[in-house]
Amino acid sequence: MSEPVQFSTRRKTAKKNKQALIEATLDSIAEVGIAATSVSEIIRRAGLSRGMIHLHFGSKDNLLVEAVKQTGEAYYRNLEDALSKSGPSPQERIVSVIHCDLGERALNHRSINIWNAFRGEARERSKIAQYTDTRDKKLNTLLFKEFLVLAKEESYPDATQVALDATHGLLAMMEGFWTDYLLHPDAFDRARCKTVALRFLSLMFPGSINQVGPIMRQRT
Amino acid sequence: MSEPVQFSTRRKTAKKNKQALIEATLDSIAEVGIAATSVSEIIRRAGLSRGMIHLHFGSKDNLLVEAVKQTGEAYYRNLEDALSKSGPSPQERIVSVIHCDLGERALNHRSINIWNAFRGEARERSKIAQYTDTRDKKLNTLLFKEFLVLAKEESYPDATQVALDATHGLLAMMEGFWTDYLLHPDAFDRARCKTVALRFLSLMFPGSINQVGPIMRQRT
DNA sequence: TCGTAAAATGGACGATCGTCCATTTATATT
DNA sequence: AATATAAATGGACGATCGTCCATTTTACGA
Repeated sequence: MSEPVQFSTRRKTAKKNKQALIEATLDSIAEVGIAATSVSEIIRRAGLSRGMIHLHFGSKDNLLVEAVKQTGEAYYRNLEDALSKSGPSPQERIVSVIHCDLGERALNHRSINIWNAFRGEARERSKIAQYTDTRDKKLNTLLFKEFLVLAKEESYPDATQVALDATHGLLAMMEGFWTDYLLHPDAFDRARCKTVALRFLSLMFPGSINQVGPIMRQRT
Repeated sequence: MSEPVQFSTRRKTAKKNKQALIEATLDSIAEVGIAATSVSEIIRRAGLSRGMIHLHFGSKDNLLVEAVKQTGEAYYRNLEDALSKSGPSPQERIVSVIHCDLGERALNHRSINIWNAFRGEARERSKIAQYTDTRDKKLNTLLFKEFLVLAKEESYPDATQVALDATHGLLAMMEGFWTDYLLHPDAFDRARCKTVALRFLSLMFPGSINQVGPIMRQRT
C-alpha cells in the first residue's frame, strides 16, 4: 500500500506500459472475445513486444486477473461516486444505485462484454471469480440495508423478508437488463429499464418510491 | 424434415456417434468451458476418433452450432410440455412459465454453463446468436400476450404499457436468477426465486396472482 | 460368400498458442 | 564520459490447436 513514489522517467514509462497491457487486454476481450484474446493480440494492440507480459505480470493468466480486478474497482468507484452525490435517504440512495448501474459509465458496450467474458471463465479460475463476486456482495449488502429501513417504514409485518425479496428481485432484474444489453445493444433502452425497475419498487414501497423516482417526505 | 427412416445398423450407429459428439461437446462446455473445449477434448469424451468431427459436421464450428441449436430446442420443448399441462388461464400459463424456467429441467448446473458460454461467443458468431435469441423472442411474445389480458382485467388505463413492463421486468428478473445460479450454484434457492418473481407479479396484478401462485376466479 | 461402399480411424500438416531468455536499448549513477 | 542496471525486445521452444486424408474396418447387397 505504501509504495514509494518514483519520479524517474524509467519507472513512469514502465508503469504506463504495464497499464497499456491491461487496457489492450480489456479492449481485446470486449471486441473479439476472451478466446481470441491471445498474447499476440494483446501485444499487437498495446504496440509492445512479446516479452512484456511475462516481464510485468509473470504470465497471461496473471494479466487477466489484474484486468478483472481493475474492472471491478472501476465499477465500484463509479458507484461510490454516485452515492456521494446522492441524498441521504434510503429511497434516494436506492434510486442512485439503479441510475448508476444502468448509466453509461457502468453499462456500455465495452463493459458488458468484459463482464460476460469474465463470468464465463470464472467457473474455472477462482481468482477471477473472487473479483467478479465482490461487486455483487457489496451491492447486496448496501441495498438490503436501505430496503430494510423502507420496509419498516411501510409497516410490513415481515420487514426483513420484504427487504430480502426487494434486494434479490432488484439485483436479478438489473442483472437481466445487463444481459439484454449484451444480446441486443441496439434495441436497449436505458430509460425504460429504469422505469421498469422503479415500477417494481414503487409497488413494494408505495410510500417511498414512485415510477419517476424517490418520494421525499418528512422523517419522524 | 422428411428424411427417409433408415433401419440399417450402419446408419443407426452413425447417427448415434453424431449425437455422441454433440453430447460430448455440451458436457465439455459445461465442465471446462468453451475455451478448453478442443477437438481433442470432445473426441476423448465421446470415445471416438479424431476424424469424426470433420466427417459428421465438416468443422468444429458447425458442431458448435448444432450443439447450441439442440440446446435451444430442448429448452423450448420443455416449455411447450409445461404449457400443455397448464390450465388455460393467463395467470396459470404465466406461473407455468416461471416454474418451468426455474425448474430443474431447464435450469441446472449443466444448462446454465452452456447458455452462458454460448452467449459469450454469440457476439462473434452470428449462427450461434440466432439460436440463443429464439428462446427470448418466443418467451417475450408468449408472456406479453397473457399479461395484456391480465392488465385489461385489472382495469389499468395503460394496459399495453403495463403488459410490456411486466414482460420486460419478469424476463429480466428470470435472466438475473439464471446468472445467480451461474455464480452461486450452491446457494441458489429455486423456491425463493419463484416467490420473488411471484411477489413482483402479485403487486402488478393483485387480482390474478398472489405470492403462492395464480388466483383462480370466474370469468365474465 | 465375396466385393463394395459407407463409416471410422489416427497420424501428418501448418498455424498458433503461452512461456522463456539471450540480447539490445535507454536511463540513472558515479 | 564511463559504468551499471532496469526496461524492453523479439526470436526460439515445445505443446496444442483444427483440418485433412490415406488407410483400415465393417455391415450390407449381389
